[in-house]
Amino acid sequence: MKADDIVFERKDYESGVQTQDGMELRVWLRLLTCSNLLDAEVRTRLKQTAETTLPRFDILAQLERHDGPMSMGELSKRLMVSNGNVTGLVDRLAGEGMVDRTPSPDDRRVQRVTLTPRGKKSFAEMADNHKLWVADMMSELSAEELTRLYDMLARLKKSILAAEQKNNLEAAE
Amino acid sequence: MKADDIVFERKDYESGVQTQDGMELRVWLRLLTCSNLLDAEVRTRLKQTAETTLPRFDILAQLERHDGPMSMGELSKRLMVSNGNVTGLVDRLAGEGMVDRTPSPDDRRVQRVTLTPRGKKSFAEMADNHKLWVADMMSELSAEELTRLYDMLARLKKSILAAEQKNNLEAAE
DNA sequence: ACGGAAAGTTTTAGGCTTAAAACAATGTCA
DNA sequence: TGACATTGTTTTAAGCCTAAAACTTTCCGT
Repeated sequence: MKADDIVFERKDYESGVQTQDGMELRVWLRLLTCSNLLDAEVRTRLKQTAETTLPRFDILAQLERHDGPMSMGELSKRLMVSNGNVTGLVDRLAGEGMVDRTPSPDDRRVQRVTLTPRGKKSFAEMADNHKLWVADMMSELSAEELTRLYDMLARLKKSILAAEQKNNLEAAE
Repeated sequence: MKADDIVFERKDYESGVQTQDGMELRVWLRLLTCSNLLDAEVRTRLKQTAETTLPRFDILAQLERHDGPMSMGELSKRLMVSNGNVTGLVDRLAGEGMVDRTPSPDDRRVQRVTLTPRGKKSFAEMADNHKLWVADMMSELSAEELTRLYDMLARLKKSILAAEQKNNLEAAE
């Protein structure tokens, strides 16, 4: 499902496509390629410009959007990752001085996580850059093309969710 | 950049989109959502039906396609992952009896990795299923829609690669 | 033939991820 | 009030991933 005879510089899942493979498989592989290219580029630039990672950026983004402190559980739910995952990420961000984590006075089980001024400032820069990077990587597409792609992806998303739904029902029988 | 006020069952990066966000960002997030949904579903089913993981499946796929044994380095190049990564994956696959790994008689540095009969059989089943799953998740899209999506993704891929190219040149100055 | 460069692989250190177990604090109900 | 369930979090064990160091073997020029 991946590279074949040629050595590539970056992930390109399409190189292993066989002529008899169905269109669905081709679409999947091309989608995967695009997604990985974008993802890898964002990660690379985040590392180069801000010495940080995408998961940490996501935590900061969530805190920035939220008014007031968030608990570990809230972060976990909003980012849709496990609790243990959030623990580690917040540990590192706290170590870098990007966030504060203090036990809540109301309920000693919960941790109140907040952006520090430094975290706020750092995030603002990253977010601006991030928007530019993404726009840059799509700069060859016209507004009309972007819209068309957006719409097709909506169709795909709907189809995937419908298939999941269907399979979950079947599995529940 | 991710979930906002609602609790979701699965990753849906689009929920945090702001009205002032650009179209590029929206496309990126929707692409990410689709890619993650597909990816997660394939991983889940692979785990349920074959007790295995996507990276291991990828190794088997590569061995299946290749005629004769492959070295660790070849696998690493074709899958575009690090050498150390391949070491671990092949370790586990060998432990499961899916592959054989023996030092090459010609060059004692290189390891010759081959599919065992069991690995071959196991992979064939997985590959068949895999194709069905992907087709199932795209079953709501017509052939014409799939083609349109495929073409738009080609445009996007080209744009991303051009942007990378441009930035690499700038960075080299 | 010998010594250093090159090639193939593994190891190491570190980060991200999950599921499940463990722990701590709170809530509830008889 | 005292047991027990619930809730919020951390820890643990395991897999995946990378970059860089270490190791082994081979290659090559003198």
